Amino acid sequence: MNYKHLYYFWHVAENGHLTQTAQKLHVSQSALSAQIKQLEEWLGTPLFERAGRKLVLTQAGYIARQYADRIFHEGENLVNQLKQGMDGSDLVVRIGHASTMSRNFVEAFIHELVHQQDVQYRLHSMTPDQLFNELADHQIDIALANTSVRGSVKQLWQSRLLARQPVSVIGPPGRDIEQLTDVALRNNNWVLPPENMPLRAAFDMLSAEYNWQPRVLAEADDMAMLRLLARDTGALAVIPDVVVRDELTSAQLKRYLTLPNVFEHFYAITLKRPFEHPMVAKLLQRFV
Amino acid sequence: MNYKHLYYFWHVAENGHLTQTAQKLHVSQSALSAQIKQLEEWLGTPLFERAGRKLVLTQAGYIARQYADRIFHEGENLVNQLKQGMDGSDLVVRIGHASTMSRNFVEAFIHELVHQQDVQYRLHSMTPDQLFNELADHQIDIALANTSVRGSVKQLWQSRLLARQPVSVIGPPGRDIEQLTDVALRNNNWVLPPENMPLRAAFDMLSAEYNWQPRVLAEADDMAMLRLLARDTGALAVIPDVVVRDELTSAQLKRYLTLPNVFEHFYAITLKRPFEHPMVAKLLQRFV
DNA sequence: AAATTCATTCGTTTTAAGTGAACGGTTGGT
DNA sequence: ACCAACCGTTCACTTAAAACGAATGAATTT
Repeated sequence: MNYKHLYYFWHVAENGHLTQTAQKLHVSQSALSAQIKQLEEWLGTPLFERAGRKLVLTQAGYIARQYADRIFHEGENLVNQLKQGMDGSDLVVRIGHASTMSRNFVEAFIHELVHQQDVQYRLHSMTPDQLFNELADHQIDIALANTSVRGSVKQLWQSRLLARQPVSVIGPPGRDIEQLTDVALRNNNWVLPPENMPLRAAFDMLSAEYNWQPRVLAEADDMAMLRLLARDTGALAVIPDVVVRDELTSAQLKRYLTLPNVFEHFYAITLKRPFEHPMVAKLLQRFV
Repeated sequence: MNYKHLYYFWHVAENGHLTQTAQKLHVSQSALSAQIKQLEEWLGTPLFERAGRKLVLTQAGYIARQYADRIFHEGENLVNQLKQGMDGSDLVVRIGHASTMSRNFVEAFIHELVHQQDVQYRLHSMTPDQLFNELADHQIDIALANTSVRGSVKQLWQSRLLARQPVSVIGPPGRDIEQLTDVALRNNNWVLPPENMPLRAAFDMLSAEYNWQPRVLAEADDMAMLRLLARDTGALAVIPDVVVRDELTSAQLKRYLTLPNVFEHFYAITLKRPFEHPMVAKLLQRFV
């Protein structure tokens, strides 16, 4: 995959004209044309339809542009973050959180940092394993996770329960579902939180464990929206029970399974240090 | 930003050893070393710390790797999706909606997507500011809001009026209310939108006309919240009908008066692009 | 202390990207 | 309807970037 080609394609898809784009990028038309053609050859699919002297995005082109949007947006963020402000004048709080965790919860947790002067915080998303590794390596000051500390060297770490919440598979009544192994699970559409959300990650792990993939009808990060989708699409949904409490009470929806081991336990884990990080201490004092 | 450099860096950061990575990527050590050095120069910050003959990620390097992870995963997904034929792949529509908006309306808007084959949609709830930011950043394809575009850079955005929903005085059944002059209006608690909303202004003008002031029990700008308050407080509420559609149908709530010439406006806002998203176009063509 | 491992540096070669002029179909104006 | 302007593609060629391999030197290992 040649990202230079993709970059060119992205710009052309952005403003529609090849010549204009060439000027903006300070390259010749011919170069652009050639590079995009190479990308198309490599992908094995045309990205533009040559309708007369106009370029029209193909279906593949639309998809490619969506990916390119995300890719180059990330790239811009990267340089923005690194090109400025790597100097350590501020107090830096480095927070690691399990990638399976609720961002909302993390945000609520760090909320008071937002209005703190002279404090920089860095959030790192990672697996539970990494979390412990980086804690041990002093790469992060505090870890937010949905699993507690297990194992032998417990005395090295300090773990605090911050909050908890249950999550279920919920859908219209009358489905033949009693276990995670039931075939009915596979034959359903699903309404899920997006992939950057904890519930989804947990659910994906479960379905992967039983060797199948959900047929995703819709994704939404908003709980009120999830509630409506669960109610009206006839699909199965993965949501915390409390979100559809009314529908469960009125039997509009039914809770089929409460996901095992997906209790949303939220822990804060720190390394036992002789001198604790001042901001970390402040963050945790609410939860003593 | 040279993505080839970043790609090399990513692989080296992945397994730690430069030589091994060089073999895996079928390039020489020297090439790798040079390319990474160029990346560091361009970013203005070292990504690796040369501790002896070991490479250790710096803080900047750690951040860079997280971005690289996302970037190249997206890239892999892109080729996976495009290389194996276009037939099975879903087209993704990313929809942002103001968190204060009626979920029923949003759902009605996307309703035909639900039964569309090969289309996935993602719904994101956010503030109006975020809405415009994410549009500008290509994070979403279309924004649904109850305010239009104002300000200078109007030509970048395309705003469409989707609907004008009537606004009513709605409350529990059994009240003796038929006109705006009825005394019963005065003797009730009220649930209202906040004063910065047009609905509220319109309502305030009406009540002022008849020389009384509502006894305000609660104010909320979020339609989902207003809906709950209207349903559960026993107060009268000023809300668009669509918000409590279900409760009106089930006679849990009753519409007493429809405010004359007062409407809640729903807009769809898109970025002006030369190539429009095909599903977005389809969604909007009903509202031309 | 010698051997080994591993990243860096340097001069050279190879490959990829870029250029500009020519080509040919499309569009829009009078 | 015709011609000029427009615009993307193609081709032969130039330039710049990336890759190579041997040499270097510092850090482990034995």
